[in-house]
Amino acid sequence: MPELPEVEIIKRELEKVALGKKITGVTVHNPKVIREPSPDKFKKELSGLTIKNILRRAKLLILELSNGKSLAIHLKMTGQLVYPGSGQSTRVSFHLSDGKNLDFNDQRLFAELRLIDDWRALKFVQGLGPEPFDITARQFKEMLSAKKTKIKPLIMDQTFISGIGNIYAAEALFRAKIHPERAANSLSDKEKALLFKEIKDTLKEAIKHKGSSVDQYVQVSGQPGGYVKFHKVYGREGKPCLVCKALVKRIALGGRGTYFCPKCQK
DNA sequence: AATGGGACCTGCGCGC
DNA sequence: TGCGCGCAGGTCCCAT
Repeated sequence: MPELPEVEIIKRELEKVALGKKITGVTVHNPKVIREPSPDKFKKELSGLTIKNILRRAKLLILELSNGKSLAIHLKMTGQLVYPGSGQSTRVSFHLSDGKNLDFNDQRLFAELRLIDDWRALKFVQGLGPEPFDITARQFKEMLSAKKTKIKPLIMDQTFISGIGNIYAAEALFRAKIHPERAANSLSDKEKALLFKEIKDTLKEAIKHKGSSVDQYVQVSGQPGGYVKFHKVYGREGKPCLVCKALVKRIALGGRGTYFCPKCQK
């Protein structure tokens, strides 16, 4: 599922292949993914616009356009952007001025495309917590001290800190040796600092390896990301912990599958 | 305020 | 074999 690293990779690759190009036309294969305006207006308004800037905020991808509007894309779980288009489950094709298609694919139709005046004004964006790379360890510690929620759902809460999803929450907690059910304010200063470091390191490594292709995520080229083989706990239920050989456990936490080592993570 | 559940969806893997 | 079921999870929404 695309989390911060995967969306960041897509952003960087789109900068290489789509930035500065004109959208000459749009084909809507499934209007459900277009949340605003109406699919008809979406098509008409986008046609003829040039992609001026590409941004990421949390897990949201933003294409700024030559008329001042933005195309905001949230991939949710199974969204893909593929260029040149060739994927399956193509919901919207953007025809570019180079004669090729940038395809938006989404198997499960959860993703959301919005053509809007001001992406920063989106309610979702307004509610986002800070990017992990925009705060200091000190700030992170203070943020945690105010919370007694379980640590894993907390770091996945986009209004608390943004960009971390189920995979990287599990990986960062494992690396910091913190049990996912610990109350946030029960962490020592040392643990808080370590968790903050491991969150950032995990995200950085994932970016370096072009993301985790669990389920549907692929790079813009259609190639899978290479980070799954570095996962230490996610998806490894019943397998030996890579550090202590105890069997990795899976529990449900906040309705999400949560993988951890019962021996390493206290 | 915090927590839990359901809804949105599709496809896959499992058990019977 | 084929079917039904549970599960995958980002976000929103509602209930407690």
